[in-house]
Amino acid sequence: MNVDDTSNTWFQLDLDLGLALHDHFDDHRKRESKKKRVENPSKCIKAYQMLTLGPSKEESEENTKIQHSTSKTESCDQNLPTQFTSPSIESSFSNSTSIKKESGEEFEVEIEKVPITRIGNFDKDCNPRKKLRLTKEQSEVLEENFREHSTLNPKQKQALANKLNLQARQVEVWFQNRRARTKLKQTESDCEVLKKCCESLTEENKKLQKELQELKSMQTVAAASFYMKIPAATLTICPSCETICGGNNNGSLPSTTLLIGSKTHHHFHKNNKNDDNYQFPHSSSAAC
DNA sequence: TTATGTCTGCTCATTACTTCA
DNA sequence: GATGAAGTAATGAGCAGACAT
Repeated sequence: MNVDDTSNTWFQLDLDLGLALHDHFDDHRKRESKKKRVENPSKCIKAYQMLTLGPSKEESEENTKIQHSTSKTESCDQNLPTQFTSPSIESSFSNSTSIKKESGEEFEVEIEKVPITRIGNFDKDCNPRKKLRLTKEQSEVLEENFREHSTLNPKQKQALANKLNLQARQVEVWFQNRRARTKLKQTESDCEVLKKCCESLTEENKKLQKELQELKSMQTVAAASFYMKIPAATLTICPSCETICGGNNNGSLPSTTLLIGSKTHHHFHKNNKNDDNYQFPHSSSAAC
């Protein structure tokens, strides 16, 4: 089988899949996959998933032994989109026995025989996909790019994909996931800060409450000692605020002022119950 | 100018798989 | 070897902006 035959095989595979290998994974993906699902649900979903995936580590290691072992594989690469030249994709296909065979004829025939659901990451029981694991080098380059800019324009995406032998879609997904992880970490860190802030405010609130309590008790003591000098008969309890009210009621002193907390509490004592011009500070007419 | 449909790229929630303790 | 947790690649739904008609 020559190079042209191989490319035809791939081309046919592409047509057989009924998918646009370049576009399908990128921006058309949702609409296309929806259309495909409607047209041919099981086939398209499985084909879509298969084509985005690579092998597990074990599979990679195992398949490394046979990668590039034939010129046929290399000739395929020349006719494939960049992403299909990646080791992962290669090894996905090398899961099939056909790749292991030296004969070009066998290669071609076997490839065409491989059921779509078995290419790559679906086993004979049509078990779900396997997941590609990016290499350390790929991750480092992606991280490096992410540090420079957390989003990519299409050109950057494609360039990076080419550089890393990945599909543009994979680069896009990596950036999406990376942004999500960054945001999650930021949220967690914000949450931690808020938590500490809340704790310190609670602590401060406790202190202030305690201080207030102390001030109140001090005030009561001070007031009591003050009223000790006043004949007990002149002391009353304000029914409204329930504090001790003192002073004479002969009108010479307009009121007694008590400090409660930081507020000034004025007690105006009515000189004459018949004095209608007098305004009670408290709503209760019985006040002081 | 406005209304409508399509494309594109994003976020978000979730699933599925891998790795590690 | 089995198992659960954590990490992460991948998927699908939905949204919004740009653009064409």
